[in-house]
Amino acid sequence: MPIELTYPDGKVVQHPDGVTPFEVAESIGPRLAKAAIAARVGDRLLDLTTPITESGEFAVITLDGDEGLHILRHSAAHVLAQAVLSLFPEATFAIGPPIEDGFYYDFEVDQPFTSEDVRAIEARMGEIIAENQPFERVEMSRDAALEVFSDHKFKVEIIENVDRTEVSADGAVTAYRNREFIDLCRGPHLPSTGRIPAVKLLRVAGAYWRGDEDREQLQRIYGTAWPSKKDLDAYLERLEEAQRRDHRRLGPELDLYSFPPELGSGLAVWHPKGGMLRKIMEDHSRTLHERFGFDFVFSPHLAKSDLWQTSGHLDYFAENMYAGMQHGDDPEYRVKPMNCPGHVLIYRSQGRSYRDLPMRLGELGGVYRYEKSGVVQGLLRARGFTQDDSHTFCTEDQLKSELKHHLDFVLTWLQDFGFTEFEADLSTKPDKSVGEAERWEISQRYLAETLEESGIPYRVAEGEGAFYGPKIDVHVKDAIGRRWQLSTIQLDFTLPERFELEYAAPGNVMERPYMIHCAKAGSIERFTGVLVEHYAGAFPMWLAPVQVSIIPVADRHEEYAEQVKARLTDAGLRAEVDRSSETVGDKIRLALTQKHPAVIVVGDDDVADGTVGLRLYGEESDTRGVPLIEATNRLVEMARVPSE
RNA sequence: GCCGGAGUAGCUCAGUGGUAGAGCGAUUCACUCGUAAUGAAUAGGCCAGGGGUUCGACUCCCCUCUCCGGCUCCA
Repeated sequence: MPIELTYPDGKVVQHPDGVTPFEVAESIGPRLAKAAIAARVGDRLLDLTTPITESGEFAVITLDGDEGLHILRHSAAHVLAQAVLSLFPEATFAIGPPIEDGFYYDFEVDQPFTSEDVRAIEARMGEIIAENQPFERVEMSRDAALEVFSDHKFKVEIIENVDRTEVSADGAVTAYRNREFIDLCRGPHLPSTGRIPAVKLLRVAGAYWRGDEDREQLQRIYGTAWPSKKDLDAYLERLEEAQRRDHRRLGPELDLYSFPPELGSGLAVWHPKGGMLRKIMEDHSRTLHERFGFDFVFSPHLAKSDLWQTSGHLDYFAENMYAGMQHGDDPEYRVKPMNCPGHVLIYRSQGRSYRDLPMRLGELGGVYRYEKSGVVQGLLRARGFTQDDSHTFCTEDQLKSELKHHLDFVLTWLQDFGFTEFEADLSTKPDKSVGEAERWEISQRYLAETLEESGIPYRVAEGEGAFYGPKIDVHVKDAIGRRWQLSTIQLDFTLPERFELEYAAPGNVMERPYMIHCAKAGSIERFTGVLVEHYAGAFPMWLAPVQVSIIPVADRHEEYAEQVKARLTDAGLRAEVDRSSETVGDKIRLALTQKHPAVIVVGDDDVADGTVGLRLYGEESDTRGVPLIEATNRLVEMARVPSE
């Protein structure tokens, strides 16, 4: 019986049963057949040599495109494992999937791989690729597979867990063989190893088997593979660009902040320029909170341990809270890891009526969390940080509009800082959680509706919610395409219960309010780190700690330079005069490396005419003889906050 | 916390079981200059910290701290 394939152009063609994708591709065109690495019929991905047995939409897969890259990288992972097993015969191999931008493979070995080992492995991979070994699909019974992989305990474990692994549903196991190497795999693969155009190993790292820290720790080798050498080079260049933007490097370089080891891991000091940047951000945070109807509150850095017991944090996060402290006969105190309980107590300080709601409380709250030593990462993951935190108490009727209000707030905040592309996660009930399932359901539905109506693309992150409620996390895309999780909007029906919060509803019945936790930046520290990397340190005018650098050509122009500075300062700009005895060229260079948005040079002509030479960051040269008033107005205009 | 790598001047990095090095930066002096580096001189080091091995340790071994790449975790 012939099979019918619908081609991408809509044409329906009948082929004899058992035709291979390669033959079909060839019938479309020899060129396409040459580029083809696999095919898709309906939802099924097929090797070029696997007979097609069902009708459906037929598409040829080439190296470019997500499916092609996926197959390329999966094949590269096999070659990696093959190379490792040939050089280290005693190694046991675990799994090796494709990942974003590359692939990895995990191994158990007696000795961790050294960088020389990795070089040797990469060279061996080159040989395997040069030999152009064909990949062959092998089907076998479970028992046969257990026999073939008996030396590899992780493979055995995979085969024994038939349902959720690379094993087909009917009990047969598929594997791919090339030369002496065979690996469990669902496929498809490239036709042969020689079809891998560009591959490179990147690093070795430890990783737990099945991601479980109670299981074996394996050696993971990361690599990357691309359709061409050019693509590979572009990717490596992207990695270097990310490194150049690293906030841990740019921060100290731009004199924003530093991490003195004497202070302790994960703790930063903010230098005057970083302090200014931070002040601007915090001022803007306050401005927006006020605009969106929040009241400001303050809560102390310490609270009795009992409070954290009541809130549930001690039950869920004791390991991440700093140890309790005791003084004399006083009860034990803890440093706060969160601001919520403080705000809850403010709510509870008097009887509340439905007329008081929604009650929105905001605080730039400093918190401390004991992060495990291995996870601290500059400002992105610190042990002491400041949340631009808020808690809104409202009725269930208000939830919908409040959630929208919060999302609007978050987006305004993010847009002000130059982010334009957003994605969201809707995180649902985790395994370790409190509260009735029904409440979770209702809350998740509200959050989903809010996201639907916003039009922001989102995915559901199953089980990723907070222990007290589901949440929306907003991710932004930065200037070089990386995604960062920043803002969070969390729905909470648990703390109100634990603290027995109430309000008098109409008719004087007591009701329990809902609570919305929201952080716009997340943490000021983390947000700063992301901003530094987003802008590569070249902040827009309104954020730049020094907006204008004024350079007198010679000593005799310093007085005029000071007048210019006074003028700019009066107009609300942040300017500084470079009085060093360097050449003009050197001072320009310094201003540019410090990424000041504007440079003003003043010389004889300017003193005589009341003008300045103005050069903006990113411009190749200056504009001479700009009247001071005009320059000032222009700079003031540039320094405006986007949403104001 | 786990697996690996690293720590030499403020920064970027050479160096070796036997007297600690460069460039940039800093300071001082001279230069007074129109858009990415003017010149000279000087200072700057418990070679991350603590133990050991050794006649002798920056170098070899052990512990601690801090950082980097991952894993796990992230209210």
